[in-house]
Amino acid sequence: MYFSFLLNTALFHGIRENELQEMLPCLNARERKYQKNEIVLRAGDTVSEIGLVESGSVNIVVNFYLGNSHIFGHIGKGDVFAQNFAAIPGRELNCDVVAAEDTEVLFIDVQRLLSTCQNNCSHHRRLIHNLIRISAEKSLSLSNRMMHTAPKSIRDRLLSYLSEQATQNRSPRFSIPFSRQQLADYLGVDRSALSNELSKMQRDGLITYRKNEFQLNSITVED
Amino acid sequence: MYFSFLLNTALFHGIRENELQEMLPCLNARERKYQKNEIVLRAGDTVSEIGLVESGSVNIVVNFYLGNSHIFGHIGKGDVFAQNFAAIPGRELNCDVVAAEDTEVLFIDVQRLLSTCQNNCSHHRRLIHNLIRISAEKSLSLSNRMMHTAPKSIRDRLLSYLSEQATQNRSPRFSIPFSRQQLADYLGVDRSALSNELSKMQRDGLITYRKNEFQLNSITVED
DNA sequence: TCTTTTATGTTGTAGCAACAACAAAAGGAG
DNA sequence: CTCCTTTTGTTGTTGCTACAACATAAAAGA
Repeated sequence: MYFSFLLNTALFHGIRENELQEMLPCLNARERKYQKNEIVLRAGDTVSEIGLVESGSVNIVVNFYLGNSHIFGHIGKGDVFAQNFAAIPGRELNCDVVAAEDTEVLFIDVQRLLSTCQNNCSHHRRLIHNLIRISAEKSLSLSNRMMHTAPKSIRDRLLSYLSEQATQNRSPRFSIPFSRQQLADYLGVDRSALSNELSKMQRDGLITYRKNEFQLNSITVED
Repeated sequence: MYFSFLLNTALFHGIRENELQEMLPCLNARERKYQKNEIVLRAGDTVSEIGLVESGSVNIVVNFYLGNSHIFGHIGKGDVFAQNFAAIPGRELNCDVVAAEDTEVLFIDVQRLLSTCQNNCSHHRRLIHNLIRISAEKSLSLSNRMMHTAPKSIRDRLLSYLSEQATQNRSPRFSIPFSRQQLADYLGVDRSALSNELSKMQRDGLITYRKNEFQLNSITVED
């Protein structure tokens, strides 16, 4: 186990090293290694542990009716997965979790995490706080993406996304953390069609952009 | 306050009446009435309380760049809202919450809810459990909807949704809880186009349906 | 019962997005 | 610097969807 690494994850944020050492056994924490493409969790499984990626990364893969599958999410180092399923005893996963590369996962028993231990320890409370915050943030980024994919046209999706970025940056000028392909995937549209639409929008004077630097023009972003 | 009603909500599930009575002041619970169309929470606000709808209902409304707005969600009696924002201190709402009808809301301080009180009471733990479970369930239904709206064609969205229903019911025959219009909204497509596609799919032998009773045909739903 | 309203199905059209195929630009490696 | 790879932009074409307008069916009210 990489104590110093764990201390910097969102889940263990604010915990001290000596606390962590006594917590891990109390949480029934166990570690497991997976090779690339190995299945970590399978659709239909029920889980009682959340997974924390210690090294490598995993993909969330949904399987469609006809053998088709689709990478629905990517969980990187330090991030957690399966927390929603673990929080609902008996709930079956509707997707696979697959190691995207050689990966080490730390599994933590949720019931242990949620039950404050005998000595009502403050770091336990901290852990619960952290988990709730992580869940809330994940949930909000899901909502955000849903908002941006709700419009039917590429232009409206882009405007929805770019407006949000402007609002977050409190400025009509900002840079985005996505490549064109990633942005297209995020908005659920074709990459070339996206590039095309960006060009048109610039021609129409709506936006100005160069690489990943964007500026919203005619639209006033009030605070 | 309607104690007997509150005891049956997901948030207070498993709490006893006498416990509830002593908890509410401890949670800084406050009640407020809203008239239809009155704004409960405004985009840009930060909140430290979650809202529980005691009567009536509220809409989650997102505002687009050009005065356009869109009802993004509906929170009915007994359900909670704003829990994700309340869980992240300082996080600004990106949507309005508007009373869809005359509505009473109970606001509950999240920090109070998360901090176990002096007398490490078991019902407090229960409350935290409940909140986490509610959040997890909301998050999962969001994910589900995202999965169903990911395919580009109406047919594939329908197949994604109907397969999930079949899996959930552990049977290729099931009934759905949506009207055509609601299903179209849920899948983010036009209602008439949806009806049309359903007809075609029945003609193609993929499904059989009558009103809200559906049956998946050629696709074997293994368990 | 008949009437009115609401829900659902049908059809045609116009527009937009996916797709494919390619061009151009930008990095990276040697 | 040159070659190679990756990223981004451009341009048709095809097909699907939104939209409108209407038909039919079901439900609700009088």
